Amino acid sequence: MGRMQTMDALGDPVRRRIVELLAAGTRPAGELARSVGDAYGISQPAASRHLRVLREAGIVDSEIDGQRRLYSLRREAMDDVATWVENVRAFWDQRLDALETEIARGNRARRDSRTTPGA
Amino acid sequence: MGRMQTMDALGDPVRRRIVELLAAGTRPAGELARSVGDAYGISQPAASRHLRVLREAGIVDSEIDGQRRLYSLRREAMDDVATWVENVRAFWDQRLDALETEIARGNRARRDSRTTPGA
DNA sequence: CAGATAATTCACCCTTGCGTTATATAACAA
DNA sequence: TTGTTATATAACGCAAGGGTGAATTATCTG
Repeated sequence: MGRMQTMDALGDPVRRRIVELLAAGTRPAGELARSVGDAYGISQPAASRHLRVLREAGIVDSEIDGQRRLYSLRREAMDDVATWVENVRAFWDQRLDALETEIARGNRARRDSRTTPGA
Repeated sequence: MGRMQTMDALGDPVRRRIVELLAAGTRPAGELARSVGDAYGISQPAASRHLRVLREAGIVDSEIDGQRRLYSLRREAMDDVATWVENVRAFWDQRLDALETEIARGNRARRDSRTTPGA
């Protein structure tokens, strides 16, 4: 079901926070590091490492801009997650539908057996 | 942004597989353990541990049925993930919209400065 | 060139997470 | 009761992940 190193990488609150920040637009690494640094009490190198993981998972892109790195969200990454969830949901709903028809069938059967001079 | 121990727990391929299996309907622990055991080469206790994590994250429910445990997917868990993704996407799209109007504004300004006897 | 700034990488520590085997608990079957 | 099946828990080892400070690379500034 899809390319899921995406969800592997998103199984970390710091990285999810970075994604949330990037949802608002492209940001330099330093700003991201400060944000999550403040929020989670981690150092700048730690944040940089998280950025690397996100990069390698194809969740973000980075672009050089002078002496800084601009990070941006890759839309497709979010699509991956959405697709996975939608598939799970679809299966689940289909199961529920099947259950309903099953129940309906059961009701019909029960009704019939009552109406029919069987018992 | 929401209750996200959900995504923490889903940052593991075995657990995602279990969720996928449960999407098709309620299943006893043993069957799940066999499935992911075969697929990932892990033991029954290992699978049981994964089920525990999913349970504690509120992703699955378990119900006793004689000597077995029936596991089922909690729909709301999938909603959590979907909501998170949708929020990120919404922010992102909104940013794109803003960018577009910005570009439009820029074009207008450029056009005007050409038309206007300014330079 | 000599700083200063931005970011990454390195070397290392330490905790957490996942795996294993062995054991416990509980329900069913004989 | 004894045995078997289903599942969970315990105890423990090991690898991975995430954190840190120090060092490296690269760009900008005076």
